[in-house]
Amino acid sequence: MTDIPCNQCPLRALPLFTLFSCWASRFKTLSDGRRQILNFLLPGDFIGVQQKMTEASAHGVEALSDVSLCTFQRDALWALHRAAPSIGFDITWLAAHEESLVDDNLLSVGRRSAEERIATLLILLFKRAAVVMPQGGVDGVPFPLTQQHIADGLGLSLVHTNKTLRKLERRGLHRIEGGRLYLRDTRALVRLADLYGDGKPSPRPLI
Amino acid sequence: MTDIPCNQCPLRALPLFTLFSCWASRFKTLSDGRRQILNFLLPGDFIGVQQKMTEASAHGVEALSDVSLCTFQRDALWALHRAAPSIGFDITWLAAHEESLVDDNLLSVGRRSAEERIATLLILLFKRAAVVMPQGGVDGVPFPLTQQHIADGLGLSLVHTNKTLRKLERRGLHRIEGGRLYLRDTRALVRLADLYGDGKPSPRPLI
DNA sequence: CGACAACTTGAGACGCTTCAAAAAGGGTGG
DNA sequence: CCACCCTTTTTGAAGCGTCTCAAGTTGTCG
Repeated sequence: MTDIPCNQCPLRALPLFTLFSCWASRFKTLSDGRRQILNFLLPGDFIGVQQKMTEASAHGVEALSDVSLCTFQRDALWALHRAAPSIGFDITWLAAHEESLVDDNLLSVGRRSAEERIATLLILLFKRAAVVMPQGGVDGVPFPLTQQHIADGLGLSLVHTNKTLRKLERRGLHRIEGGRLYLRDTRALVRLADLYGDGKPSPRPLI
Repeated sequence: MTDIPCNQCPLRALPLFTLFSCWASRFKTLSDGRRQILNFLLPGDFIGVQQKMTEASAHGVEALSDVSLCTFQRDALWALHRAAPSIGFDITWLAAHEESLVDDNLLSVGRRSAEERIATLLILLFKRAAVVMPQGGVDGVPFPLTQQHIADGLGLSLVHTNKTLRKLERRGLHRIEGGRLYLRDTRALVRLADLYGDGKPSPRPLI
């Protein structure tokens, strides 16, 4: 792991703050070892405002392999907001964006079956990973997650994750091989994930 | 429901942006009606940056009873960041805080049993509700949630929620009556929730 | 070639879900 | 004040999805 001072981070629209050379995950654990991955971070992603980071060791970030990243202090964050409001605005936006990832995952974990959760995760990760790929992922995208990561991300047991993964693979929906993920029947995956059909207006719309 | 222009919102350290006269919830639904409440909003809470609000009706906010609130546009948000960086900073902080609520809930839904989830929710909601109470909730706190709300918040079925709730109540851990929540054996509830014991440092600490 | 991590598979147990239906509240109009 | 309706709560019973336990296989790296 390499730690790069903020002022040296070279990247993208918002170079100052974050990024990896590889994947990582935010997670929480219970005292008996049960572990829940909150969301995955891909190269180029923003590490959320980790204010609660130090509060307890309950909340962590784990690298799935070597990463390089930038960290910043709360004070520095405030200074930045004052000095460069537009970047501060971007940070707010990015924080909100990260939350939306967690929101999506909570919907999965709370209300989708194992098959549906896995289909959802594969599609979403593929999409994110394909963005930085040359041809949009025609020959798959890099996929460094172990089945244990997937299980912890979806609130499933390792065993059941494996069986479900194999079932979908045997049905020809996807393939994971050599550290790469291939979607072979995107339509079926999307159908399983119910990614479009979201709906139902709020009974009492507020906004 | 009353809609108050932002510049008139009277409240707290950060009067401009949010708040209710009552409770509400953020949720998502699947096309077949399955519903997951992401987090609950209590009086005084901030409504997150609802950028994705309009993206699809998949994401909603429901009032549990009449509420009054402030809304703001994305542009207004940007203008605010520029004009008042300190408030912009607070917004970032609040957005991150709301995310931490969702994180906590995701840990519950993904890795806690039904009993543990309910214990966790009761304690956390009680704490939040007690803050604004005169005596810190010695005679309970207002509790407008139905069991369906609790079920949707915890990723459980209504039936199982009811049975678990009754089991805990019969064991003397809590009481819900007349729209109020009373914690009767906080210690036992905390033990169930594993709220302190969080632990386990990251295998590969990043920060 | 030995060691360790990741993956795979089978089998039994249990927690939670679904279905079904009744009881208890809460509000409204006659 | 009662009759009615609709929402919320409660309880029983059966089914199944997921978990745990157990062990074997495959892959990787030194």
